Amino acid sequence: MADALALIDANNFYASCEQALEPALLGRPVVVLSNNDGCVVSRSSEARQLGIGMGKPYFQIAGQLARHGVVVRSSNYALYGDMSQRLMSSLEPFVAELEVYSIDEAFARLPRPRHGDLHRWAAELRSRIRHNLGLPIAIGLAPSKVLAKLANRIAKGDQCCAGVFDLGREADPDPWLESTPVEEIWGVGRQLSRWCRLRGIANARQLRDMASGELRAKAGVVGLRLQLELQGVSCLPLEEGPTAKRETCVSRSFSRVITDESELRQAVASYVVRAAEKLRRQRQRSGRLTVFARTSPFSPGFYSQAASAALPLASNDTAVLLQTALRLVPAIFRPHKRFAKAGVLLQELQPEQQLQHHLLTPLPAEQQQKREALMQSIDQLNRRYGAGTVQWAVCGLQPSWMMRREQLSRAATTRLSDLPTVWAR
DNA sequence: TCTGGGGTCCTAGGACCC
DNA sequence: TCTGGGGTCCTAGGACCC
Repeated sequence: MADALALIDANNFYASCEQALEPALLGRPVVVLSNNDGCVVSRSSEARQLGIGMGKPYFQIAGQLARHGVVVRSSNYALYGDMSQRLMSSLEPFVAELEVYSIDEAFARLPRPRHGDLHRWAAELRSRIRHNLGLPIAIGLAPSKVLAKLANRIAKGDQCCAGVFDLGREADPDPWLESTPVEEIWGVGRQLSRWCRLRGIANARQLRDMASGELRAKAGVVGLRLQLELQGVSCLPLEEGPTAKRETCVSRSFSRVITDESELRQAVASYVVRAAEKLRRQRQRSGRLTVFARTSPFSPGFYSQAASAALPLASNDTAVLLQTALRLVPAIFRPHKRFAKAGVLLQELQPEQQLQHHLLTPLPAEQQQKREALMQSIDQLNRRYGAGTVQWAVCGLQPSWMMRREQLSRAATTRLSDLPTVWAR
């Protein structure tokens, strides 16, 4: 029998992590906020039932949350990242191939047993993850990725499914496809769903059966692949192992507006430092660097500007990248503009070991090695003693525009001093 | 007053060439 | 003054994802 594709994900991942860490929150409405405590990015099912919308700005609903006694947390990426790694490594022994798709979900390939039924496998996996990590997961099974996503959605929504739904075992999948609104299909965004609705295509079954020529004219080969996947023809491959990134970006909104060029320089410098660390961890160098800044899109007179420069020699040396980036700052800064966000993009990434040396001015090998050793030492110190142990002076000390995280939970799984205490009697 | 961050893929169209 | 056809490469921006 053919293999099955599974989409396995954690329910309300960030909120569930907070509950796993602090069991007293179980059964209570919990929301997690984005950076700067900006918007709601995760809700426990209790919070969802109260009608708290996803993506809602916190300042607009703070009163409503307080009235309902909702527990509010700032996002704690150290915690979620670590829980994610534990989740993924727990899945591995259960499947033949695993593609980690995002922080809280993975596609997997597994052989179907002779009798075809995977419910026992799924039930065991769910109880193992619940027991070891305290996380609830849902599992969708189907012959293609798009259908596995769709099955996963049914597994979560339908009370009868107990977190597992196998579309591959349904004699007639059509009613399930018909109950899936076109907007809910993975790969259908705002534009495409509006176009579909205008043509009377309201659900997944209708999209699957529509004239493919028409779809191709609108959505190109992406649309055709989507349609084939809905027909159960797998054309999106499972991608194992992290594929090399093509670009890396670090950007943040400020906790308050910036109007001063020196502060914008500090912000850009801090993001470059972070981006360079990422690059070294990925064992890559960058050949082009872009810096950008913008005012708030919610205020009149929106302004957004980017500037980019090629590096003479691809690099992941923080000092080299800082020099290039800071030279670009005057090109994006404008006096009297109220900057709300800035960022840096590292592009034209290439593997570290394939360094193309400059023909005319090669850096002496000895000097090159010294620089690399320096970067390594800085990274090690910051990993061991915590981020910011070794800093770059251009970033400023304790700048006041830095992220706001007023309701942060502890780094209970990644920092010794934050370990939870258990009292035994 | 306060509205997230980090990615990928694809296409259209301009620049340039013979 | 007339000014085709076909190709490549690059970039910006759209669309989508979690």
